[in-house]
Amino acid sequence: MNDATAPRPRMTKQRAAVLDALDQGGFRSAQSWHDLLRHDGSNIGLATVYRTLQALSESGDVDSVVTEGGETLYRRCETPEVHHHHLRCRVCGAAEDIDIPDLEEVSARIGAEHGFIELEHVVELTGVCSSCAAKAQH
Amino acid sequence: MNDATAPRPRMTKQRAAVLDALDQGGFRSAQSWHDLLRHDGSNIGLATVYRTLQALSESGDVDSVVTEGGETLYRRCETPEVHHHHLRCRVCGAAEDIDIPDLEEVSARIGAEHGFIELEHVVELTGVCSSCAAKAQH
DNA sequence: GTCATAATGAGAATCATTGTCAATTGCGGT
DNA sequence: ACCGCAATTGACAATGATTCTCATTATGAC
Repeated sequence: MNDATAPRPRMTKQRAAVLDALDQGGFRSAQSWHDLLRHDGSNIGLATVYRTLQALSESGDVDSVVTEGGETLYRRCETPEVHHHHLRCRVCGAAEDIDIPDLEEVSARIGAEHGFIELEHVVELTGVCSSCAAKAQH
Repeated sequence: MNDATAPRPRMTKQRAAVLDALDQGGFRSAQSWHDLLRHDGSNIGLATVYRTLQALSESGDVDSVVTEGGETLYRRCETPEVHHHHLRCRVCGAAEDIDIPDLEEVSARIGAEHGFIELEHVVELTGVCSSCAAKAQH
């Protein structure tokens, strides 16, 4: 590895657009960010969104998680202090921010017990929200 | 939920072969298990391996984890029926079963507070294991 | 043994992601 | 402000993992 060859990213309008879109926060797939950008009037290409998100991920500016379906989700890296989780409806996709008490310290303790350092965790709660549950009553 | 519709899987030679192969232990991708089975003289199809592993995963007989590359790995579960999580090393990929006390009930409570039903959760703990941390000391 | 039907295998189809490559465009040097 | 060239882009082909399709096979109940 050579970090001496510090790659200098050019500030293209596409890169700026991605950074701007990321400000909306939340985890989204590359394809989802791409859709968002197109809706905002950009004509950015899908491959460029992938490349940009990957670059940002490697430089530590965005977090990425892999879902059970094998899809990679990206989100702008927030400050550790405001780390929180999401409760998402599997039917309509609505998501709410939630707080899981003690999770941070519990994960740190578990990691320590197994000799792991630099612990990170991804938690995704999903369910069916009340309105979707009501609609399912046929 | 309805366990009244308990589907009883047929014990085909393919299913038996997969169960037998799983006895070797360790996390492997579906394709890798398939290779293993073919090397053992089986002419089992790839789709069957996928189907069988998924069925076993749903019945709780095998664990599955998704790698950063989006590949799903399967391993026979030592403690079937008990939902648990994994602590995985980001460097070498080694995974261990862990238990996160109260997580089930905490997630159920949070879901209830938001009016969500049929709660499910995905928890992924990652870190750097002790041996990989030692190697990083150059 | 018979039979209904779940399970299988071969390959096509799908989905997310990556690679290709000619055209475009930051941006350092002038 | 202007040049020039390498980094970047976009359209689309290619890839790799997984799922689907459907004709054929074989399990398990009777």
